[in-house]
Amino acid sequence: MATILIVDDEDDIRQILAYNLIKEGFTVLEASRGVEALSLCETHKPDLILLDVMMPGMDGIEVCEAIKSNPANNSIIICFLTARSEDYSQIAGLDVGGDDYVNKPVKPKVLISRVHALLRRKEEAELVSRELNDFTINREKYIIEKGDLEIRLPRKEFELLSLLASKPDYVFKRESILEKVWGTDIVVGDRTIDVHIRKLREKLGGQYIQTVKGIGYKFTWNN
Amino acid sequence: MATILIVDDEDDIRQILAYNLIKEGFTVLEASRGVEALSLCETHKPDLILLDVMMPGMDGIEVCEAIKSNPANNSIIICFLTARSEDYSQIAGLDVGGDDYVNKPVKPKVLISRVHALLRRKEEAELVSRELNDFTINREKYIIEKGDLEIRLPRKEFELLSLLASKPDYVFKRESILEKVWGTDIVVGDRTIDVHIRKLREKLGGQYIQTVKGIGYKFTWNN
DNA sequence: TTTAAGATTAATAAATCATTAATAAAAAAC
DNA sequence: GTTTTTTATTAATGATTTATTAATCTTAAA
Repeated sequence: MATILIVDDEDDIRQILAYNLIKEGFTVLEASRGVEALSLCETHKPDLILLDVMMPGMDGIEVCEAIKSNPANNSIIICFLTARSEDYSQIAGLDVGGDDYVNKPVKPKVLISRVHALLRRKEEAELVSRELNDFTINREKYIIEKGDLEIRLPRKEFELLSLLASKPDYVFKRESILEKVWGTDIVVGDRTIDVHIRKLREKLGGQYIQTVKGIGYKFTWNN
Repeated sequence: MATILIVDDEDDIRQILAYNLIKEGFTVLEASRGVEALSLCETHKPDLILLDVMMPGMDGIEVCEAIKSNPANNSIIICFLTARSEDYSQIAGLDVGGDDYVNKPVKPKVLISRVHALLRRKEEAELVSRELNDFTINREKYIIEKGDLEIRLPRKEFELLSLLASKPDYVFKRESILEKVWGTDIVVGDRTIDVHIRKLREKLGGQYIQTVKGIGYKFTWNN
């Protein structure tokens, strides 16, 4: 079962969270300070951190940055805890490498399901990258590695595939694709997308890219 | 604009809350008793309930449980009003399906912003996916998830189902359906709706969509 | 400057979706 | 119980969206 680190300066909040997570079968670590969190993080490698944003001393955002600065901690999920009164602007935390946030006070049920969802997402992501039959997208080399094969894609095709594959199963609207791959100022016809999609399908084989008529396209690993 | 139900046994508190919410443009309902609240809830389907915890007769917690026991009320937000910030009542309230709480006396500005935040959060969540009893409408993936099954729907069918499911048990008039799914300017015959309804029933199975003759259709789980 | 790969478009084909029309069934009204 | 109104159903038609192909335009490299 997963290990979860709770970081909050308020004892009772930590206790409530810990109680519910332990009841659910998780292993729980607790820290009341940022520095404490950092050291626990290095020694215990938790799977997920529930991280309060407003704390005396090092705040949550800083802790997150510190953790994420070590590439070894890349796979640790960070979920911010924010007080409801705080504005959404506070959630710059997600820009800093956080994966999600929940508002305090949080219902136990919500917390549990959120934690499960995050861990599941992590698991899926790891599964996908490990899958041998499928391919990996190498953003640095601009190529697709499929088994021993290296498929070299032209820039637009590569970017299109990158976009779609960045959120598997998520449907990208045509406008959104145009905006993100071509940019807002450049105007190209709708057929342009189709043609690139076609070429990708040709090169990748299989049913990776699915069309959702009237909306756009999505990338999927299934099938 | 949203409808808000205020439940409190003290007349003056209800009045103050109502005054401020009405000034803000909300539609306001009032109840001084738990049972009264329950019946108003069934008849008017408010978007949000401000629910006093300490009331003679049925207390807030019980009212909340009663309301949430009907899955059709799943999407109603419940915000508890507590006399003091007593920890136990806070946790108990949220455990029971409440979404938030405010301490009395509450400043109008705080109340208003809290209400807006809660409604916004609800809206955002619903924009992405709506979880119903045994299936989820996932707007990101543009699919209906029913157990392990994924049902793909054409656009109009998807929008129609989304609309109906947005207010379970609420009867949508045919004109209203036309307006919201097809738009005001587009004119289609009445049979068009029937055909789409038929296709949805075919694909969903069960008795999810019921016709209310002479009026329109509603989405429901019962039966 | 030439050339080739890539990007875009245009035109047509194919597929899917939406709508209608006609008839049947059901419910409500008389 | 018959008539009228409303909804269901089905199949056919119409419209829209996407796929495909080939041709043209760009761009960057040789």
